Amino acid sequence: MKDKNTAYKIAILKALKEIRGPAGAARIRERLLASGLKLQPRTVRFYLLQMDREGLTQPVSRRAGRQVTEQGDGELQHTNIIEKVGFVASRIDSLLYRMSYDLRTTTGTIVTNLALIPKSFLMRAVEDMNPVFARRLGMGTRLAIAREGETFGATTVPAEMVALGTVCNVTASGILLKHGIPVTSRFGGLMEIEEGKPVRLTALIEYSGTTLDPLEVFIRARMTRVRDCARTGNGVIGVSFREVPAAAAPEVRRIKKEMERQGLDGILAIGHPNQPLFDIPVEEGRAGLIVSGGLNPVAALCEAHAGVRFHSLHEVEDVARFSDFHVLRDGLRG
Amino acid sequence: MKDKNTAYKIAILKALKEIRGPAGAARIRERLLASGLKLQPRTVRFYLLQMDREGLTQPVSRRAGRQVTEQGDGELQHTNIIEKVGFVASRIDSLLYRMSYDLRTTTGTIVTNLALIPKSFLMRAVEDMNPVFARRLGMGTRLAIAREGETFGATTVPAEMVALGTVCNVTASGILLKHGIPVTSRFGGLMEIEEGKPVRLTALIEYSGTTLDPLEVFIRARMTRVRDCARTGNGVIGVSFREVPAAAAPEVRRIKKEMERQGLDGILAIGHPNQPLFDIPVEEGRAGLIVSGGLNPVAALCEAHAGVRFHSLHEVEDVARFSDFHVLRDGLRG
DNA sequence: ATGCGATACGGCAATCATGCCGTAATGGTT
DNA sequence: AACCATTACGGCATGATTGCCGTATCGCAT
Repeated sequence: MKDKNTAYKIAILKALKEIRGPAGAARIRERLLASGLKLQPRTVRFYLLQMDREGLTQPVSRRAGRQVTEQGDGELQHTNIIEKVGFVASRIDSLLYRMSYDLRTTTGTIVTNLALIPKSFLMRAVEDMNPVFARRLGMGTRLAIAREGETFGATTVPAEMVALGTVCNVTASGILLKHGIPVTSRFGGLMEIEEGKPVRLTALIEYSGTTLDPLEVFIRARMTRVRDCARTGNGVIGVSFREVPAAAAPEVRRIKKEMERQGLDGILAIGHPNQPLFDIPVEEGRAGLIVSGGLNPVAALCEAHAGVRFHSLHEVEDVARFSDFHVLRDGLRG
Repeated sequence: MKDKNTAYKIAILKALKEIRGPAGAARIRERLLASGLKLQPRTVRFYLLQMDREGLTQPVSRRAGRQVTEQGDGELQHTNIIEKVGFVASRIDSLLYRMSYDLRTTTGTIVTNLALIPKSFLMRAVEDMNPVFARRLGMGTRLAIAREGETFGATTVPAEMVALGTVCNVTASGILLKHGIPVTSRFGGLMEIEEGKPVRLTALIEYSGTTLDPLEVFIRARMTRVRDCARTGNGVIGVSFREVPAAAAPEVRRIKKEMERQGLDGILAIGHPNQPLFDIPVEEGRAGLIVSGGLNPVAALCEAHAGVRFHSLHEVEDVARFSDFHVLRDGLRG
């Protein structure tokens, strides 16, 4: 390993490893796309061939493609250290690959956001979030509650506080990925809603160019109007803009329906192949996708009250920790 | 004009036009770099040659390089319409090229930020900003005040309000540009300050990937601690991360001194060629540059009081509208 | 006016990226 | 068991980009 195209090789090696198990150039290519690297399948094969010769990868079978050799694994260990971390895009990637939820078995782990509120405030908070869930402005209709002393993700709930876990919208990408649809996360943004319908994007921040989650920033900057939106149908909510391969659009529509049946609604809009979606142009051969922010219920809390602590892209957590919001609410009131 | 390299040609044509007057591939290349396009000088010449043949550009003299022909100009008019605006990077670019301030004559226009406050609040605001200017945490030590009914940039000051104009840090890039040093604006960020010295960047948002000015967002999200920093020397201020050609670093140092003499300090740190600056790696052959946020004085106001309206990258404005802050302050108190 | 240093240019060739296409496995169907 | 559809592979060729290098101008100092 010496010159500049090494960067590509490393990226391909990494992608291949993340897929776990053998894969061909096409799949690797999609995976790379998701982290912002645009290479043609032929180009991927070109480098794979070189790496075969260097002993970093090896063919498994003509049909299945290649896998990473032990040596390639070692090379990765060695190189990864240099990686400039910190940007949200890589955090999304990492969480995406760690979640395991499967729509068919309805079990596994999902990606979560976390909010911390004083425990005395729990009932109020639930009432505040109720219209948001009722209007389906968040990612799904589920919520997890962790009491003081319990742990949720990487956090132990402090005394006198309650943790609210919401489903992060990265979960939507993860579910699609489990169905073989690679999703590229592009922007976090604010979507203006009129009469319950999304009308336009009013702000955008690219995931690959920020170290702060855009949604989190929008909420802190008080730029959302989720409460209004939940009450009147007009407001501004946080969303995420993504892309899927154009050919996968029909399947995305199918999966969207199934997700909704499982209380995991969140896909707000699906664009047409190569067509801009809400004025955002997409890459060649892809279609846009708008997903609601998993933090929207928390945004509603922040709009109404000061001192709500939260952060998004928190951790992966077993889906069993989550209950249907309305059931939970009835339970708390009962 | 037909295929895909058209995009390059257009970009080169545009760069050449923005330089106004004839230029060679090297200068064009730097200009392109500033808008995120990385082409080697040879490549630029390659396309220039094609455009010569198409009649879009023409050589002026062997020494001076080429210029845009009338036909090329027409082509630009025609094509520019498609440009997808909205991202901060292009707004920065546009303001950069519209400002005209010249360090030697100390006249011309500079890029401004604008804040609106109730006029009854003016004296308080001036006192709040005083320590910020005293510690040189902003961009320069100048301020403009516009009373109700007056106009400042594109804004007419509403009744009962006062407008405060601060020098936007894009001005620093503009000044360097006038000296032939092309500056690439990369990130807006938050810089932690300890004992008056910058220690680390705690957040970054790339200009090319956001439709909101990062600094503006940080202030609204209450993530700055400019007041603390002004009073104790420890805090968090807004900054901008840029890059200049490595070879220009010494001249930047010289210009920095001259800027300070003219009450336009703002350059916080200059990196070494090809070396990361505060852990941010730079492009090959470039050096990093940290410039303080022109909005920092305004941030101090926002930290102390609610209801300050402001926005950055406002407009270009004649430098004569600005006075030295301390003189202004004495005048108001006297 | 003569020479020096800087800058610009474009021919030529090497390198990189990728389109085209024929071939090889593999799983599933009939 | 024969066949089909799918997926992967790599040789070959083309187009895009860029490095190398010799040459042409121009401004300025001597």
